[in-house]
Amino acid sequence: MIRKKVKLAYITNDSSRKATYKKRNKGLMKNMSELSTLCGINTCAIMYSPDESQLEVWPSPIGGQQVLSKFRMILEMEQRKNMVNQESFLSQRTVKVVEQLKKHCKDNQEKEMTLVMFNNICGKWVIHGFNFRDINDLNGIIIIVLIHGCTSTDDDGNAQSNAEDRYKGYCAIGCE
Amino acid sequence: MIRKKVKLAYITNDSSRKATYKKRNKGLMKNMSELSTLCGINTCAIMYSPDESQLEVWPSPIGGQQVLSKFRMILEMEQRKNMVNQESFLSQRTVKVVEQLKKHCKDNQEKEMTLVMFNNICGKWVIHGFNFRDINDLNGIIIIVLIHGCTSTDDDGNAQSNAEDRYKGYCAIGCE
DNA sequence: TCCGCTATCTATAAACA
DNA sequence: TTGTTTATAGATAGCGG
Repeated sequence: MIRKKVKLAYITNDSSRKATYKKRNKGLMKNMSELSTLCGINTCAIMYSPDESQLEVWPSPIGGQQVLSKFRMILEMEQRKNMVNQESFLSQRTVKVVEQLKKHCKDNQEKEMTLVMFNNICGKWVIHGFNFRDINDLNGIIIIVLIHGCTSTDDDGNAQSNAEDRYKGYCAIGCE
Repeated sequence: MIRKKVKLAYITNDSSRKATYKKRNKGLMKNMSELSTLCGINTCAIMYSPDESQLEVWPSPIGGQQVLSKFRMILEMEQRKNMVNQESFLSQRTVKVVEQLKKHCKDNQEKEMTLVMFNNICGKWVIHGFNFRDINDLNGIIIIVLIHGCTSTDDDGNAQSNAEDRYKGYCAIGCE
């Protein structure tokens, strides 16, 4: 039996594409699992298949989630030092929201908290390249905030004065 | 030449483990790439290797980032409806921070913004199982906020009254 | 460390039940 | 559709340079 070499192109036939997806997906998960075991690393795969119409997350598969299922993304990360400033990256409306939040802060502690939270929105890393399939479901901006040292409140639950230092773990993700 | 079957266990020898990592990683990326092409899906891999001491993101590799490189995670997602409430999942200190933020909001618009931002922190989805390797660099909580419809401010940059509706895309990630 | 090499093992395309 | 088989393409462990 002679089997011709696989042509690396989108499989137009629905059933064979799905079959291929299942087979290769299984193989991929196995490979990731083995890589984890052999090399002592953690791996995580995220894939979106229009056919399955749900987002798959490995190692922990999730159920069909209506919002996330429409979420299709290409992740691209780069160091923050490559970004000139917040305005050069975030959309004008994002800046507006941030400015608005600043304006709303009158109280010192509010100011501290909010400024720390949102001024540093571009704190260390910027991840861009998010691509939403259904802009009606998930448009706008994604902000990922890594709150570093969130225990740093005093016994009354008030923020301590050196919060800036403790919140330097921030991370922001923006998308257009 | 007889080659014995690979034992599926952590490779203790440093150089051979690294070699294996490189080879298998390459193969994995190729497989993901082919799966993308053949089945018309988007894939994204995140892996952390202690040896490389940097987080790798495919398809867009990132440079050695000091914070994220120490970040090692296992992702587990589940639908929010499986979570009883915020308190059952988020740590006490998270709740404290959220409460604190609420307390700090006196102004109505502040209240609106902040409540919408943080009250709904467990809005739709909860992702847990994050595992930080270096707790000194990245401990605490991760909150991912999907700001849905962030254009919804009036011409003066003030939040409109029905902000709750427009911010329902929130997503929170918490970890202990 | 980073190539090549290649014997061997694994994944999987195609066909059929 | 799902499962099984089988030939082949492809991946890779171990080694040498």
